[in-house]
Amino acid sequence: MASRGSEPNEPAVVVVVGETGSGKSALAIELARQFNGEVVAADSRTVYRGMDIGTAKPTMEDRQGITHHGFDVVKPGDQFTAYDFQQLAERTIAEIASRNKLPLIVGGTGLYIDAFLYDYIFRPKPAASVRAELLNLSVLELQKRVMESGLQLPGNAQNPRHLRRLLEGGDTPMQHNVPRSHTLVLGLCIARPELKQRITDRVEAMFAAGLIDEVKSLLARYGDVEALRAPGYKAVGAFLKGEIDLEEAKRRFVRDDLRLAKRQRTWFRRNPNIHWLGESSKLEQATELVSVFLQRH
RNA sequence: GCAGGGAUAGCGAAGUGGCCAAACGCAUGUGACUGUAAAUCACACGACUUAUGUCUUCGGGGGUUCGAAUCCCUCUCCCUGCA
Repeated sequence: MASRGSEPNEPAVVVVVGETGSGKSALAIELARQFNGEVVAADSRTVYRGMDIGTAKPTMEDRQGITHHGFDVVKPGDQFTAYDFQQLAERTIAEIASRNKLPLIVGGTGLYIDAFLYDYIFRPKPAASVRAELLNLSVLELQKRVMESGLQLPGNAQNPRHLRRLLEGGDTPMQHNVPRSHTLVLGLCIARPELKQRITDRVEAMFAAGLIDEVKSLLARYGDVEALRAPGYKAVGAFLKGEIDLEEAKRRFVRDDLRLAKRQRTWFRRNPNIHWLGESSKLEQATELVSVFLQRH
């Protein structure tokens, strides 16, 4: 197990977090250019191959020659978890640092970020057969199992995922509030009306870039998999099935992205270790913060 | 013009004398979340609020009643059949 915090030779890492559409990727690329860095995406959807347009994965042109990690790691339908991300991040950061470059972790998947930042200790992975069995139980049955096992119902006793996890792993995990040392965490947040505008424009651009074809081929190839349960993919899927028209699909995409942004905001807001960038000249603020940070590490 | 149906909170839609500040769905808001997390789930949602608290609502106005979103009269608007 990787020890943290007290490790003297841990590489310095810059982390950029924020809600979808807040401009994380662009900021990270710019910082990577200025500080000789490489980007590690902490994003539960861009890990999938072929999910490009709908996840707003930066194109080769967008990347401006900056090396990106964490994209296209598995194919839709494969399982990729927070634990997998944690391992990948750890390994990749060491590699980047060994090349004397600055690792920049960028993403909106709060669980991934925290797994890295707070060195989450995950419970032992259960056998596949156990997981498969639990998958078929209703919430009521899951609750019954939990109580029969002498466990306490979780705060969200109606959430099948939390119930399953409890049954798979046993005790509640330990809390970690001490972040990894040598780490600077930058947060991006924009006013809601502006975010709505940006997301609306982005959705429009995605359709123009061929989102429908992308979804069509992904569905044909992988079927209705978990990975495709994301705002744009779900909406376009419904459109392709003829359930809704194009306008409705766009509307839902925007709506679900905004809801996602809200959840991301809620997640990150409780993190006291984030340096939130103010309204204007975000790049300048970020540059300044990173410069100071690097001088000390 | 005659006959009939309808107007309910942001929208849709229940409710046909007291248990109604008013079901339910959508939209929205807030939050939880250590192994699929762009997921999953909880709560709030007339106003004021600490409230099992007060106040103002069910198109407008006027009645009946101890009590009305619910009954009666009337006005306004909408839909349908006949003219």
